Amino acid sequence: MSKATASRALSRPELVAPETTARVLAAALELGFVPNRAARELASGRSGIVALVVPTLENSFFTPIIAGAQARAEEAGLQLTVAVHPLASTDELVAFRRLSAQVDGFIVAAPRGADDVVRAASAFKPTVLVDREIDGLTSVVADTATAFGGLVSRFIDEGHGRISYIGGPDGSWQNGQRTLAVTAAARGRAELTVLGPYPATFAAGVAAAAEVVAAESTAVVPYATAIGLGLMFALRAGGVESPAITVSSERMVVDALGFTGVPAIDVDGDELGHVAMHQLLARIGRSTPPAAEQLRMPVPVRWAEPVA
Amino acid sequence: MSKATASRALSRPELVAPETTARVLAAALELGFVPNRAARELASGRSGIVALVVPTLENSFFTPIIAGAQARAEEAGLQLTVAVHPLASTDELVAFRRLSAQVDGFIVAAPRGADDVVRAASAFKPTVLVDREIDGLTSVVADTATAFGGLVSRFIDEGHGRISYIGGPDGSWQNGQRTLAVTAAARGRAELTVLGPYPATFAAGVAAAAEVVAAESTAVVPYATAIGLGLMFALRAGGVESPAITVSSERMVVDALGFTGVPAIDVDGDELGHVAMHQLLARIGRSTPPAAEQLRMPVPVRWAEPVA
DNA sequence: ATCGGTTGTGCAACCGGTTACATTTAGCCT
DNA sequence: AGGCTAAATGTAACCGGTTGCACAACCGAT
Repeated sequence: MSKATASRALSRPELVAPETTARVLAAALELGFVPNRAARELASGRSGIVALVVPTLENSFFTPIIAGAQARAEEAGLQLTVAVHPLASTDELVAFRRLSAQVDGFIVAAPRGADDVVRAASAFKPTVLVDREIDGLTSVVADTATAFGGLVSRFIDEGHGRISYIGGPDGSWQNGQRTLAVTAAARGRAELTVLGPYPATFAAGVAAAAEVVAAESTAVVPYATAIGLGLMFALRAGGVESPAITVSSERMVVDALGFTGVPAIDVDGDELGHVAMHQLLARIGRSTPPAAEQLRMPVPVRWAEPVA
Repeated sequence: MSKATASRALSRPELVAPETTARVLAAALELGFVPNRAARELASGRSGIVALVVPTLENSFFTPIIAGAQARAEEAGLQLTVAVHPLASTDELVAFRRLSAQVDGFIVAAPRGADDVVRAASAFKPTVLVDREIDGLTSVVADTATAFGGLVSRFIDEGHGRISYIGGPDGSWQNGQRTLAVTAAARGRAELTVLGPYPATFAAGVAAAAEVVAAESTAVVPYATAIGLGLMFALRAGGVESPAITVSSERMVVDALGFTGVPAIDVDGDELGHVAMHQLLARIGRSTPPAAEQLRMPVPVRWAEPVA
């Protein structure tokens, strides 16, 4: 048997007689054969590696995304490599370009990268955006905006007339979406104060507390979990009670604080990564990749009785 | 000029005339040349990829390790791929074997994997262990045991006569070390109760609270941050005040709980990953790799006045 | 002027698969 | 039976670098 036949049996069995394929597989198993990825890549032009680009690893928002993407990649027999790049300036494109020569595609989480930088980066290889939408590019985002809007509506339904939204960092796509959503939800029904911009940190929440008190809001919607925690900590320390919500699913922390009555938004990062990888796989190696698609994953809200 | 010369100019410039090297570099820059990793690997046998194996991504203990290793790998021009494997059973060795054919080396974080499984896995390629020691293998660990022992001594110095250690999971190497250390520190000076085993979760801490109360301990040293948080939460809910410590550097959480007086242990995961990668780099591609080395990184303790 | 020793460069094989194309074999139709 | 098509396999070029070896150029020393 020629090595060509063996090669086909392993990578494209539909071209080979079933009986032959079986023999090849048996032999491969017996010899403990592991195909050499380098040789395969060199010949085929496909590396079998996909890169997941995150701006930082310090934010725990990204870890489940990585885990989800990694799981899906492994199913597909691909390797995942994690690259840390904020994608904030054009300078980073050179590193990106180098990386692009090594991988078959990208999943990019660039919550704050400039539109054109991200777009340029995505031109190298098939790319799927996570938690960020840009016209013409495929993306998978958690539809937190709708959830935020819903929270505001709900607060209003419960009688709150003065509500604060603690805004996230400038340039954050999600922050833009959420701001629009909460504004729309409050329009004509309640007085909404948009604070910020604030970074997504505990300290920012503490700092925002004074503004919240000054605004005399009875309900607060913060951009991020950490902000919410800092805010609640500061308010509680000041003896003030106020409903507030937290993003992401760090229930442990929220529960630990004793704020069991706080409505929280659950972003399923694992699924986000999973779906993003799925989308990417559909765009790798296809001669006619499917059209760009913008997916929005619904985000459940864990609502609870307001704090007594 | 032949491609051989160009190749040498790029990868081993000491073999080429400086002037020639300069010309090659200029040309490469102008043409935007990016070497093809696959071809290089195929010819040289080196892949330029190292794998970092973690048991899970859900535990935030590992993220800074990844970040540190990734940063160091990038400096060295290597790519890092993250693989999730508990390394608990021999079955996983087949996946490990496949992976080993694709990479130049491993950094393995296997806090609970069986000794022989980890040892077998490390036989494939140069390997550095993180936060785990096994005889004959190179490792980089945070010396939390010493820190734990120091905490117990300090508690004793402050007059505590009954101390509890809330043990971590069975099979955890670090838990073994810490148990030994706290036991040694207390011997003959105070009554130490070793509780557990408990998983490293918030719920476990809540569950352990009853045991702590029953033991009438005035000071508690929990295996992990999450346990400590759960414990403090439960004790506080029960109206009990007690010193306790937390592992890892999740200051935000600790501060948020208002336990600002709690001594805490700071494991610098970033440095752990950094050093581990450094060790690995020294063992890759060397014809005579340095002898196995077991590094212990000192762990600072943030001590504070006990809670009033 | 000759020779041994460096240093720098070229030649060509090679890494281990993939794949376009050629060839063989089998099956079916008129 | 002859011819045509489809299926299965073989042949060999090729992917893009690396590296052992041969060779040329230049050096100072004899």
